[in-house]
Amino acid sequence: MKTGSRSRGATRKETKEALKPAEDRRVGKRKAAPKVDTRKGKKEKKAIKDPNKPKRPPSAFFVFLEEFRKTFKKENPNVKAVSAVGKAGGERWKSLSEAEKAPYEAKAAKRKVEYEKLMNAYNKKQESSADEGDEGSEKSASEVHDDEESVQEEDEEEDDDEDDD
DNA sequence: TTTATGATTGTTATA
DNA sequence: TATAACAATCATAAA
Repeated sequence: MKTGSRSRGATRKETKEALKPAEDRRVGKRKAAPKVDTRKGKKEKKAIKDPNKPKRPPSAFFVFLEEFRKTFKKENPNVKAVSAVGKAGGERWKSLSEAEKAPYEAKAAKRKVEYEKLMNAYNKKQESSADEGDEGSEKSASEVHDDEESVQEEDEEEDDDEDDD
């Protein structure tokens, strides 16, 4: 199978994914030759500058992957390679119809809303933090009043009537 | 011991 | 507009 299906940096729209050299699949290299230093804080592994910064919401594909991983691991308990699940998940994802991906996209959309909310609180924190300059100043934390835990599934209704493929 | 890597696609963000 | 980076995962390899 073609491993280098598509690199997230080449408008994976429908660009010929076939002409993707192996070097293009440096997907995992999020820290390899960073062009711009604006978002240097890739993972809070080394450069933990903003531990409070909310991570980007999982895409519909990632939401699907979370569930797919469980199934995949269940049927393939011997396979522990992340790449295996990724490949299988990728093929499976494309195999799904829009109606099938609908619930995943809906979930992803919800995640995005929460992400924006977290970003809002995060931005506020940045302002207050910038003033004090001390990371220990959480006095304004109460002002933010961002209850992430409050963000629970309030509605789970899904119209399964849409079954047109 | 600790951190990066690999592989998938989607989404976000910046230049 | 377009490209680059990052989101989860987990065993393994390397420093």
